[in-house]
Amino acid sequence: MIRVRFAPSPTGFPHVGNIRTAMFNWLFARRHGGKFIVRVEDTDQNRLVSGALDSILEALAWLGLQWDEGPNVEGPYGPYFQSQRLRLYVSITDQLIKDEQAYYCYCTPERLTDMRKRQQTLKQPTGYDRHCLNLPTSEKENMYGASKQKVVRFRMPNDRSIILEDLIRGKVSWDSNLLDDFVILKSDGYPTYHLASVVDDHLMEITHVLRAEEWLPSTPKHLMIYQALNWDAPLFGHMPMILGPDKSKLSKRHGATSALEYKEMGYLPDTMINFMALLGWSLDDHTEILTQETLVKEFSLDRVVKSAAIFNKEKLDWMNGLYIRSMNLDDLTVRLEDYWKEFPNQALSIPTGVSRDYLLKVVSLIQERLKLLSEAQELTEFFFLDDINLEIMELLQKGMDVNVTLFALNVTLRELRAIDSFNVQNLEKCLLDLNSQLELSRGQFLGMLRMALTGKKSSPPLFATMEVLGRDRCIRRLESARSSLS
RNA sequence: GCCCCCAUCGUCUAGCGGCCUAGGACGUCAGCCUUUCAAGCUGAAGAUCAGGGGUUCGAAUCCCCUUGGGGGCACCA
Repeated sequence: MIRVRFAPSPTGFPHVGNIRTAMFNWLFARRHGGKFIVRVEDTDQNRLVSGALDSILEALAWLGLQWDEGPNVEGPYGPYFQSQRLRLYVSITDQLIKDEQAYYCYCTPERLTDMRKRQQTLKQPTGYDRHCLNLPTSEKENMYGASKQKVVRFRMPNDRSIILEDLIRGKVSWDSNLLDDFVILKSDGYPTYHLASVVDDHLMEITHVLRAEEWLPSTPKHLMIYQALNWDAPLFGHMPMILGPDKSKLSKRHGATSALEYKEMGYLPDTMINFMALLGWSLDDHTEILTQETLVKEFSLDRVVKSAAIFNKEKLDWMNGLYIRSMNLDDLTVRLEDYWKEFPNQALSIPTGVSRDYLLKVVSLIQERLKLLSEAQELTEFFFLDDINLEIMELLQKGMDVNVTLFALNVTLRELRAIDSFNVQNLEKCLLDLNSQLELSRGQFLGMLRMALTGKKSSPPLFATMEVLGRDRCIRRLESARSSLS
């Protein structure tokens, strides 16, 4: 049984890089009928951010990445919060100390900084100098008795070649002499990531650790802990990173980095899944559009690339437009309504009394023009407003003065009042006839009407727009345009 | 400074020794369609496969070096 985990630390928002890693884990689990576990790595009490865990879980839920064990989903390997597993880490640390594979260290932070500074200036590799390992026994007992602040360090064996067969990168190796005695248990009694993740991955019977490349350098430490404990290590795969346009680690200064910001901007979950999957993975040389089901069926680690990828927002936008266009009208309308409910600041205020039928018609007119759900507001406002804001200068088309415009408005009004059924076909016939009689180009005449009716230079096709707006509203707007001219 | 990883069009990528005078997608540009904006369709430009050495009958593909980029070196994860 394959068991993978996503191990977020509740210290911040759900970064898209982390969420993509979660998704790859999820895909891998689903692909092989395994379990996807969420484990909360809350061992840094100083950096806990309230609400962070909720938004991480919300991001997963938004994308449909359900977990089989974890917060709110009890399982046989819990608890799934590291802060509730302290006893485990302490007892394993004791065991390591007894076996002389770990030891107490009483060094002050000041001493450690000085040491590092000295190593830097001497151009030496930085790392702990084993000061406390080499303390005479009597002094150790003194220190211990004095109950000084202490941490526990892992005793890194010398002269070992540490080899990893990475699932994505192949063979990677390190020399243990270059690794120092790192801290495994902090002075507040909490474990560091290195200890906690190893202990939990083992106890939770994780089979594959798929994590970001930034973890690669600490993997030899983890491997050595497994060895010291005589445990089999899981398999590791280090995913390529996601970079900003300047090729540095994607961060806030590159714009949106939280998955939930993308939700608010109006991207669809399907888009995000599809797009993130293509950042570092591909099915073949031509398939770009992949549903979640296809991904689950086709995902494989050997098609994950090694090199980091730059987050290409233009392609994301294109893809979101594609997904929006592929939806059926009812689904899209419901999506928009839900979206507006959740993000009122992106919503247009739809007056009460607007019928569902009217809304559907409006949405059908903008569907293929929509890239983001958030754009709907700007695109459809004029359908719901009583009065539009009209720039008089914009009303006058190239080559049309006030008089010509007024005349055109007047005859149009006359025609519109007379038209028997106010629908696209009739409007088109009637207004195009009128257009040719007026000796104005289509661009001039229809451009003027578009401006008078919508207040915009561009809009959905004019006749369809007019049908939806309805005769009364059209007439009122043309009259209002007329009076603003005279 | 030390360690590790990576390297194909601007970007995401295909390629796993001969199908490559390097394929697809986004973006860009041009044309068509057209009442505007989109969408759609057609086409174009765009990569001496980072550079240099090998190995081989043959290298984008294997090896080495150089260069460049990234990541890591905490009582953070």
